[in-house]
Amino acid sequence: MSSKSRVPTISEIAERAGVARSSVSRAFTRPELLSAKTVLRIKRVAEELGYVPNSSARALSTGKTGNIAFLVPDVANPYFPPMIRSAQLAAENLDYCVFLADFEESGLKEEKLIERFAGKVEGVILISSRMPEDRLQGLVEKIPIVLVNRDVPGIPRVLIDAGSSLKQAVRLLANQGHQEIAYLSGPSVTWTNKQRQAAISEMTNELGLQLVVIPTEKPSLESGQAVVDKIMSSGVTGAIAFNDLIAHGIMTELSSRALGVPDSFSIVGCDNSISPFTNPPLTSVSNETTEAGKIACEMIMGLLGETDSKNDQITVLKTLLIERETIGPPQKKIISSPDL
Amino acid sequence: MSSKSRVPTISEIAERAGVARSSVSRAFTRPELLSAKTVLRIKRVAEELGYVPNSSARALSTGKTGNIAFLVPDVANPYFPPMIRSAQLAAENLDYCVFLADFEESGLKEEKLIERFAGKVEGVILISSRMPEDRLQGLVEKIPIVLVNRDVPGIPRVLIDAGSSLKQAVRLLANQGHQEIAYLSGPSVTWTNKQRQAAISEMTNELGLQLVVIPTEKPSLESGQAVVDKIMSSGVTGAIAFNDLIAHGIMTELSSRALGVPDSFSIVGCDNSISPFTNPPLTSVSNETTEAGKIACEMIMGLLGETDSKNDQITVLKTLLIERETIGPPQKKIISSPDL
DNA sequence: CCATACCCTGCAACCGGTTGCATGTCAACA
DNA sequence: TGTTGACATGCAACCGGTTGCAGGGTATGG
Repeated sequence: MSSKSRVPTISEIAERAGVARSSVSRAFTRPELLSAKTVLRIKRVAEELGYVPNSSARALSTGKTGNIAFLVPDVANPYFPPMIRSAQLAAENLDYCVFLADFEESGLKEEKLIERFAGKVEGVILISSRMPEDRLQGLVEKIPIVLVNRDVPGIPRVLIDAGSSLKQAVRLLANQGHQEIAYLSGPSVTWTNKQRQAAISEMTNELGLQLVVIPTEKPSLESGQAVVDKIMSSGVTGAIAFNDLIAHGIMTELSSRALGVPDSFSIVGCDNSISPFTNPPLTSVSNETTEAGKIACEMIMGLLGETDSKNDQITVLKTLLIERETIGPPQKKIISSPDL
Repeated sequence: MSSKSRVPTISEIAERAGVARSSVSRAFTRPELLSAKTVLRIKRVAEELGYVPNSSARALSTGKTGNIAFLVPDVANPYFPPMIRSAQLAAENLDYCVFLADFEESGLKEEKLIERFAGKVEGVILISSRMPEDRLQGLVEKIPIVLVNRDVPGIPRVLIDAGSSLKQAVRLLANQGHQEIAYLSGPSVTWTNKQRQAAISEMTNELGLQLVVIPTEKPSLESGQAVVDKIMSSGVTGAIAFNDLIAHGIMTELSSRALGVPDSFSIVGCDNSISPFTNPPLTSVSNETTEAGKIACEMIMGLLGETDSKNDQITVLKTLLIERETIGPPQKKIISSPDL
């Protein structure tokens, strides 16, 4: 219905400007091959007629779509948006457009999405991929892939290493006198969770603390709330959560039971996503998700030959423990004497 | 370097299957035109060779890219992700892929992005557009557009009407005895802000309250914190913020000055984005952003003839005031007696 | 003044599908 | 048995750019 004034093609521009189609094409892609005068004339005509190059046609003949795909497990998780944003910005600077898709924490859906995007993009950035390693290995033969927070040999990847910060958090808890702490684990298949759990476990061993691992259903607020009973019955006096959402869910639930943080219970989050917002402000691990997104994008561009970065690269990003107000001495101390 | 096993084309499939290229094409797009036997054979060969139709080529000849663009002012604002997600899901169901871009609250950037996407998508969904009305009017001639939270005649749009809920919030504050309240306004050019401010203003007039409008720099936590001085010096006893982020920034800052909410100050947020997370939980206006995203997507599909929905439609979504714990009686009452 | 080279531009094939039209085949019906 | 038509498939043009190659024009040097 709406008129949708058809955009002109190079042929029409060519005719109006009295040149060959190829000259019009070159005026836009390789103007240095034409005389300045001709370029100017063509561009004037093009402007006048509202010419916009048809990107499908261009993609067809060049084989380059100028698109990449960015797949995340859950767009609504506040951990991801900053990463999405920085990646998109970086892509934009190189004139790339980015498809975004949410694979809903499912490796199967992830794979389906990749398949759907396969013909439309030049490369894919996978965040916290849930796909089995062998599938990833197979995929990488077909299309350039960059992983974030997933460690698969042979595939370029950027890893956010929260390990040292989490160890520091354990130490902090220990210093306050905690003897038994819990780790509220995240999605079990993810590299992120494995890595975080391993770091915490290592440190509790080293310091002689008891560690109880309590799984959560999803890295969400609700799952945090739902797991409080288990925490209470486990007898721990403090906990480190897979992410801020879970940590905050716990805080909320504790608060509704009239249990204060950190007076009754100490808690540490991870990701620094909503931790500045909570009350009291949640001690959490800040990770450079913004940087990660940017780097992932640069890596993909490297693979596509857009930039000169090296290929089978692995970048590890450091994190920082941000101490706020959710760690205190344990409510019921068993052995150690308090530090102050 | 990486082998990137080239995908076969219809020509190769055709040759191997002993049919014409057109038959291969039809086997995938209009199989009912071929005998079942032929279709089967072609599909077998295609499968075998790992054929994937080249979407650029397809887009070129059909004129349909199977893509839409989704533009938001700020991906990292927690208001948008749920909307992004639902829109993307809806698009996916109709085999569309969605580009996401962040125009950073800038109408200029917004326009540039649309231009860039123009050739790659069949339609654009604009969230809280900052573009001047006449530019939008011009644009809509070139490409199907659907607006969310922007009211431009002639362009299909979905509006989230927080008006009645905000009026209810004003009434609530009045009932508690507040005489002077502030509205912390959002981006002044947005429909959302105008509409919210108008509703509040109307109601304060009706109830005979004093309304002070205090602008904020951005709808962010930081801007909320920054504006507390102005609030204090304005003498109001309660405030309604353009969104939860601003409201929470204020709460944080008040808290750091040892001023409790709602004891010292009453506050209402909007969007219900982070309000369940705050402490105390923020009274806020819930709006169906998820629904909005889905509807916007359906509208675009309607414009593209994918579904049978009507065109120049306008959908208004209702909101709900969610009363939590940030409204109380004013600290220093001037006239009215408290209700209880 | 002629030869050489360079610069600019055009020609035409090609990218990989889609689709209107023509052709051929075979069954059904008179 | 001849005619009609439905069905299946092939042919070839087309979508709108890109690009290798060739050719014409002009400037430059001998």
